[in-house]
Amino acid sequence: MSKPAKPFVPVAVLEAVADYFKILSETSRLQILQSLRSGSMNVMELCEATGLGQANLSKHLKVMTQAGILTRQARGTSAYYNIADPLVFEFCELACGQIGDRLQQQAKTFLQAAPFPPNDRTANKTTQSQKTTSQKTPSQKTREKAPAPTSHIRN
Amino acid sequence: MSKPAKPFVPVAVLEAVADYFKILSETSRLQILQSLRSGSMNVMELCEATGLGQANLSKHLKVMTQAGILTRQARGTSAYYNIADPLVFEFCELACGQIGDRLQQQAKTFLQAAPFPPNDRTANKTTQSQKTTSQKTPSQKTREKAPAPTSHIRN
DNA sequence: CGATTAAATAACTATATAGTAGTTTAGTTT
DNA sequence: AAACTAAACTACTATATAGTTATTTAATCG
Repeated sequence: MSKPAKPFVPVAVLEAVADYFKILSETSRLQILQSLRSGSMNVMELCEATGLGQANLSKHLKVMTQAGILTRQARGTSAYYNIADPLVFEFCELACGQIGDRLQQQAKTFLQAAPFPPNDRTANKTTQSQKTTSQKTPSQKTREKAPAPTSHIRN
Repeated sequence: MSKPAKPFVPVAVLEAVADYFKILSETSRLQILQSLRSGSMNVMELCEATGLGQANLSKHLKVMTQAGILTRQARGTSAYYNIADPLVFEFCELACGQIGDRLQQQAKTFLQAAPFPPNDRTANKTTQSQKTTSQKTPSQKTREKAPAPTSHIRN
């Protein structure tokens, strides 16, 4: 393999970006962020909210604080953590939207490929869940309201 | 540790979001995305552009394709890959901006904590890099134009 | 100062995965 | 059909790190 062509952006920058996303690529950390969304919490409170162990929490909190995503404030024997980088919620919201869109597309693909005609399947489902005698209109409404994953920024 | 409080968002959703960020949390993958930004490329071309090995590339490309971020099109013996999810560039741009802001803040912290007065240090640096006789105006300009990492979406 | 509690840290294990070398598969040409 | 090349896949290693147990540190109170 020859040397890479001149990169558009220094690899060091890409590394920093990758590091940023790495921090967000853990469910536990997203749970922490979700819990802190509504306001400052200490470690014990975060333990209860997330179900994570204290030592594990401390570890994650340290990483996130050093990365500048959280701030820490010691008060007595407690340490309170707060969101320092609200951009993370925007990231999660965008990602949720994208994943939802993709699931919708996949659902559509499966419905079209199903051995039953889409209308038969959809109507069957709609009739059960909505208990309406109308088969055409509800089936269209159900399609439009296909559930995208709700963003975790909403309490 | 007691059971977690009712989460705001199902853990399954957070897991999907974490998976999405995990894909972006690798420098190699960001290099691939950067290369594909300007248009479709086959694997050999991506090898040259990124300096990554062919087998490694294939692996990453498969993951990203299955995740819906890339599309693959076989043409003859070649496989061409294309960006399917342009949102990734928005993510990277936002992350770059955030990292840049943070670096600026850190720089400011260091400059204020330095044993030398900030103006003396900045003026010294500016004189060397810009070779102007003016010491006040350039120093302020340099401050305002402190380099944020450029986003990799710009060619 | 000793006791208590919250939080951080150290040491360890299990798991995931990037990267590599080797091999197989797929498509094309002669 | 054989030869060639691009790309995918397999098997392996090295590395990073989440999660856990145990311990230490920090703050407070009696």
